[in-house]
Amino acid sequence: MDTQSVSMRTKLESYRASCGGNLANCPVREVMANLSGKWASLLLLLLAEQPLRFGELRRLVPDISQRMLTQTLRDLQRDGYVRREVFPTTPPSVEYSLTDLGRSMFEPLRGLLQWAEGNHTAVRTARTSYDELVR
Amino acid sequence: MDTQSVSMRTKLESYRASCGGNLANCPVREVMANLSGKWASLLLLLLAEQPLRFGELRRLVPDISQRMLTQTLRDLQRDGYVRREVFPTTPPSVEYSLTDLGRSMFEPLRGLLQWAEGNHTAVRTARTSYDELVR
DNA sequence: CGGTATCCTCGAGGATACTG
DNA sequence: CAGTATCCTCGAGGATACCG
Repeated sequence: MDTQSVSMRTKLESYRASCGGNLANCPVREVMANLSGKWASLLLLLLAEQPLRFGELRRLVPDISQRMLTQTLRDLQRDGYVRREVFPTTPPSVEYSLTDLGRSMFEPLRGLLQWAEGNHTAVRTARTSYDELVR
Repeated sequence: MDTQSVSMRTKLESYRASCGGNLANCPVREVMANLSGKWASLLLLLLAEQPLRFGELRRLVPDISQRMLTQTLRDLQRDGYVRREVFPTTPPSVEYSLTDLGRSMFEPLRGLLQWAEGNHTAVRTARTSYDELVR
């Protein structure tokens, strides 16, 4: 076994250790669950760019329902990624922005999004070639 | 605007450009969708450690149903992340392993998983403190 | 061993209407 | 403007049984 596979194994065993030996009921899975929704990563991406108001987010993501925008933002706020600030204007305006925790988490998430941005054609290609084989 | 925010804005505008101007129907979202399932990232994590057979994965992830294991593996294979090899033993054995594309994608994904591993307590804390406020 | 096939549940997510 | 409240749909995911 070379040094590379040793270091990889080490990392993963530490991850498995954090799951209490078995992978069911793992805290990492709990965290990932809330980032795995249809809208979470997209909203985080936009908020990483700049703070945005509710209506601005709505316009930027035209196909999100008002209900899911509210709910996803609330979940992100609950997990500590997003801060919600109400300004007593008339009518009231509400601004959403990333917290420090959110910014910290978005760093690796951005890496994944950038991979997706750079490699989605390869994925598409694999997908169609697989579909042709199975037909 | 300092140089940092300039570089950030640049990256994000390139992402938005890859979505054809609007964020609906975005290829990045399409890629992310398949990584966002309940089991995908966990299986990728295990396969990044070493190739594994169907039954081994089942034992490692005790709470996955046979149906979802089959289906998630097929989806990952379809997107080009996972290779499936059948060995003509009796009874037949099937080994799953990461492709080059899968390994490439798992690099940033590992970053996110490691963040989750290192910060799940902070998330938990945020969650309970939020729940106490709302009650 | 490594799957399909079937049936079922439940919750994510959508549509629409209403409100402080 | 920024939400709730309601109702509804649909598909992810589970349980069980069968199969090459």
